[in-house]
Amino acid sequence: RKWVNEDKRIGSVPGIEVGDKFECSTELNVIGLHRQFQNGIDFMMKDGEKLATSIVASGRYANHMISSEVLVYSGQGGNPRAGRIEPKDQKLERGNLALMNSMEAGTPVRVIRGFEDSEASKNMRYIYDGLYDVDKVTQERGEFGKLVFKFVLTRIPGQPKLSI
Amino acid sequence: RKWVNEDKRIGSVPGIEVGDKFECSTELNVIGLHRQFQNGIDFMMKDGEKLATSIVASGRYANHMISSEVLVYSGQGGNPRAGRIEPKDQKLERGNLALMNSMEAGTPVRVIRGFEDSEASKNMRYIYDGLYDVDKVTQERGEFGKLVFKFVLTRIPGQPKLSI
DNA sequence: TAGACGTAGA
DNA sequence: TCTACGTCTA
Repeated sequence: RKWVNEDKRIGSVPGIEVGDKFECSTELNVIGLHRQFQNGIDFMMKDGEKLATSIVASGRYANHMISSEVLVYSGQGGNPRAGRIEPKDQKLERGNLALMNSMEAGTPVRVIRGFEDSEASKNMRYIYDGLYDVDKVTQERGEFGKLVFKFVLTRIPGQPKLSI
Repeated sequence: RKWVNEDKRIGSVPGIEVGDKFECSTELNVIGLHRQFQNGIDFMMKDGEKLATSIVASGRYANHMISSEVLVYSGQGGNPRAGRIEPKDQKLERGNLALMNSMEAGTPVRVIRGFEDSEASKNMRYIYDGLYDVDKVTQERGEFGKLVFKFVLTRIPGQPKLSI
């Protein structure tokens, strides 16, 4: 379903404030915060190269907030889905490449955090955390012994504090 | 996301008429026409056995309208998704079992047809076709050489004609 | 926990 | 065509 035909953009989305909450991932799509359906990393083409626009950290993978300002985000690809696919090394392509380029270009990335909606409801909801810089990328062996990218993102200062 | 807490039911859904159209599969879920997300066969437990409530015929598999009154619907299971899973024989379980039970019990099944929304838009939309009886079940070798159930459903007379 | 006739975007 | 940190129900 085509919702809106707005151009993708880097940085804040007009009308969306830090702390805004969303009931489901479709809302993120409609509003333009994150224009991917089941893809944690959204990106756009800028002057012929991929640049990340937003990421969704649902906590499903080995991502975690080091502090309220630092997020470690695992790259995409190679994950067995529903125990089916053989785990594989992640490659520097698609979203991973986009985040790498964002680091080099110094462009900010919107971070949306997913959280489970209270006790055992299992409903994933989302909250807009704000803009982050990609500060560091490492590659390491993940839980399946395959190479995984770890992107270290730091929250850009001067944004409202996030309270869930 | 929990939408409505209405009981599942067999037969017509109040307020929904033959020919009603829906923009996406989520609408089918909300309205209660088809309470499954990515599952072509919806069913309920009735006196300890599964009974089919609705099916979605999106045309993705080897289903086809023999006439405007007869639908051949392929069972579920065993299909390779995105070329990943090995094809397997379909088993008489879940939705397949439910349809088999519906045939024996003589209970009607709601049929929703999916269609592509005009030229090359690739948006799947849905239309409520009405109530069908499950008249026959056969098992045959499908395109991958594995066993596939074929359910023959006949439109219950007396319903408005469907015009798309 | 694993299933499934979904989706949008590259 | 293929991927993807989804999402539902049983």
